[in-house]
Amino acid sequence: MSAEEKRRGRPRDEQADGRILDAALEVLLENGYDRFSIDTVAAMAGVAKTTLYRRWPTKDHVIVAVVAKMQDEVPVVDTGDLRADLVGYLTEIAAGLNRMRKAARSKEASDRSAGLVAEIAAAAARHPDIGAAVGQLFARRNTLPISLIHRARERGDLPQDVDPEALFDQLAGALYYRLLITGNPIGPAYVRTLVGTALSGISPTLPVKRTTS
Amino acid sequence: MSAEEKRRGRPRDEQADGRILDAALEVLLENGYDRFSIDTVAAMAGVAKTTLYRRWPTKDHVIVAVVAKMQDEVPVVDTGDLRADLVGYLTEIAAGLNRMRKAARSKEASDRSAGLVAEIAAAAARHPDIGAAVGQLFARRNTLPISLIHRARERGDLPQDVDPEALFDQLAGALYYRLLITGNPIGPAYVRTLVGTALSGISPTLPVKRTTS
Amino acid sequence: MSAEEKRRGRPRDEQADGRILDAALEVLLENGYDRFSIDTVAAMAGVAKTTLYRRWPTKDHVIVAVVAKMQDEVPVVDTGDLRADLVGYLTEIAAGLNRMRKAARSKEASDRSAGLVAEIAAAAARHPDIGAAVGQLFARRNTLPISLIHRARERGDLPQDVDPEALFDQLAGALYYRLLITGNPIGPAYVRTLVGTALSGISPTLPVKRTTS
Amino acid sequence: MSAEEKRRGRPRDEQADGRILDAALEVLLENGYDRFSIDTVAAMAGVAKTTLYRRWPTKDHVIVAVVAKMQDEVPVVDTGDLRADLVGYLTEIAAGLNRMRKAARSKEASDRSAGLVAEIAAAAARHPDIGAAVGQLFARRNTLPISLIHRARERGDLPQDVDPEALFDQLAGALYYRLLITGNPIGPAYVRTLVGTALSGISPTLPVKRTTS
DNA sequence: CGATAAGCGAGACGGTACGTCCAGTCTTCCA
DNA sequence: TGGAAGACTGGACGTACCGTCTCGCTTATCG
Repeated sequence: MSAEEKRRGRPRDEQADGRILDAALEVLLENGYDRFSIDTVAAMAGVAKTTLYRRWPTKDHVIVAVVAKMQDEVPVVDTGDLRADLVGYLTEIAAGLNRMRKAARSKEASDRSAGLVAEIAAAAARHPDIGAAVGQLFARRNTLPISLIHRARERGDLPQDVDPEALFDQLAGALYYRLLITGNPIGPAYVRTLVGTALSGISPTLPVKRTTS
Repeated sequence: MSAEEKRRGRPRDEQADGRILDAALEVLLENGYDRFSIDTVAAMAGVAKTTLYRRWPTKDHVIVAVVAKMQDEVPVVDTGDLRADLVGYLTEIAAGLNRMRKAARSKEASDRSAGLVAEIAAAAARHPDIGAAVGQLFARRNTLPISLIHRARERGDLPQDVDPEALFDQLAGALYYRLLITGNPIGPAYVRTLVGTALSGISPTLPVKRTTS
Repeated sequence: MSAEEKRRGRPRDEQADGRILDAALEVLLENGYDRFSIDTVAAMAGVAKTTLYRRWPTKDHVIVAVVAKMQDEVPVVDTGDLRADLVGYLTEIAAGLNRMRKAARSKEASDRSAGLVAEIAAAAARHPDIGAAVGQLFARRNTLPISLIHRARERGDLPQDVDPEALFDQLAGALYYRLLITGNPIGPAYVRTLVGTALSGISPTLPVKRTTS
Repeated sequence: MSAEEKRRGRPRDEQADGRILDAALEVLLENGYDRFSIDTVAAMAGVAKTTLYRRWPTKDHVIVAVVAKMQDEVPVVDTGDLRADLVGYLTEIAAGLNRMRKAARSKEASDRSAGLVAEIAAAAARHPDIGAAVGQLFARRNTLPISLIHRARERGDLPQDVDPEALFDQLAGALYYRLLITGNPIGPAYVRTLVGTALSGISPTLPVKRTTS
């Protein structure tokens, strides 16, 4: 009845997981995705390759695990000012992405690239399970901001024909599009422009305006 | 005056380029990105590996070349109905992306993934020159639809505070975001919702509607 | 006390060595030194190239290993008749060398050449370790015949100012010189002449002669 | 009628031969046999590869040509003292060989090796024509010292059962044997021991001769 | 307490591709 | 016809990883 089956044999070294992921993260930050090899990670973690493969079936899985752990919670605040809240949230995201760029290749290509994200996407493409995991990861992550938009619409700050999820896709997507595809920078100015454009004419610029109307 | 430098030595076999890219495309469609090997391509093209490497320094470069060639022109029509035009354009893009999914891994992962696009992004991250090339490729490709938005704004169909490029990023980005990150489908319904949300309240739904009201 | 180190990790497949060297020998005899490729050998031995390279760091090392294994023991008999014993020993050596000629290139150049021996010498020149190994190999091989000469001198059959090692160098060297440099044949007649010249006036031709005088 | 056919078209650049061989020699001395590539030589000689191949059909042929040119004449003096004359001659040869060791690999292996000689031998084994050429080269080179021995025998300084050619093979062979096979050094001391052993008991040491006469 | 089971470190193994190197040949234009 | 330049075929090289395997050893629970 209990979900806890009695395990026989030597129990897994629980610390190993941590050491492996730590080492993997370090290698990732140091060497970038290429030059990231399982052998290196295992050696650096002081762990046998078998131990590593017992936990994650594939190099790709390890990477995704690292990134998932690295995913810091992005705080969502609901001040009632949708515009400001979105700018704040997206700014955090952009900062996170720009931080990841560093992981790509230390010096050379760090600027024009987002190696890790791309590799994650590629991994998601290669392995259905990773795809599902990544999908859920982002679904969870996006729940809060999407509900933020939901509430704004219910509040009447957005027209009814606005689809909250689609709106969020637009905002987040624009960032990723620039990161992965066009390589254009995603600085604070761009984030403001982006939100401004997305909410143009459908959301009050300032709470002041509301009182005016 | 002539930009033509005096060529010395045996000229390159210009047909080879074509044969190589054709072979590469075939391998890509057949086997997907993994299982895409330079040796195979060279053999299939009836070309020595050195010949291939004389033209493209890296497997990644070959792939990008293939995809660049594969990039069919997406037609942009300006009927004056921005909403309809954008829906049309994005539908084509979505179709193209869905077509690429097939290239990922034939059977296994074709559905949940956009391997090729992700790999291109990864390649762009790995090699600065590829990053630049991809960036330019998309910049060129996006010129027309962006200017479409520009004209709509000049026509007064869009508020002045709309940034055409940002608006385009939102639309295209949403598609790529779903393709690469969340894995959500990008069907015709989604495209309509997307454009509807993006233009909500800032663009007339149809010229007809205006006369009706 | 025990020379046996603790072995860790998966032990080497000891049979692999044999299979590799067998395959290598076969390729060598079949195709000669050129057209001897590591890939072929590995494939023929049913072994991954990495396995092969784990044991021998270089194509040259593999070849030397093959030849070393191929080195059949040349028997040395000490009948008390130095002249006859040397003729016998050198005849065996000459036969062995002539056998190796075959390994050079089957048809074309087999006759005029001792490809393999030359390649070994070249390999010894390229890699210091191979040089050392070959040196030791021959040192070991030559111990017996040299001590044969030693004993003859102690017996009084040779003057004291004869250096056994130098004498051996002369005899063996003459064979290799003809094989490698001048290309002159080394048949039984030559061997007799050679020993005759080397021992001329310093060693009794036949035990009969001694009784005569 | 005349053996001189009228040549048509552009005459060969006669200086090219020299420049090529000079460059080849330099590369050989600088880089050793490995790292000696036709492309390098051609580039260094300021000559097209075609030009080079019009003169020598093979890399091996070029090398042999270089060495043949490098072969300085070794003077043979006949003072009537065979022992001294042979020591002198062999000393020169040994010096030449030791000089060649340098050509092998600058620093690393120069000491323990005679790359060039071995490569020549290998080349002779690979190409029958090179074999013949090398054979003749050495035959010519060895004529004088062999006739030196001949004269000594006619003079009565050597027994009749000494084969001059075989005796020479012994002496020269010993040097090459050490150079190529055992790797033992061939210094002046060895040369004296060698000649002493070869002539032991069959040739007067010289002071003896004086008293006899 | 010994048997059984699993985890672990170490490292060999099969397999696959990579990108490089070089020999020799071929093609073009120029002298 | 020769030469310079350089592209081309063909073949091998040695390397790098991945993911699996095989040892001997350690650590747990079960009977």
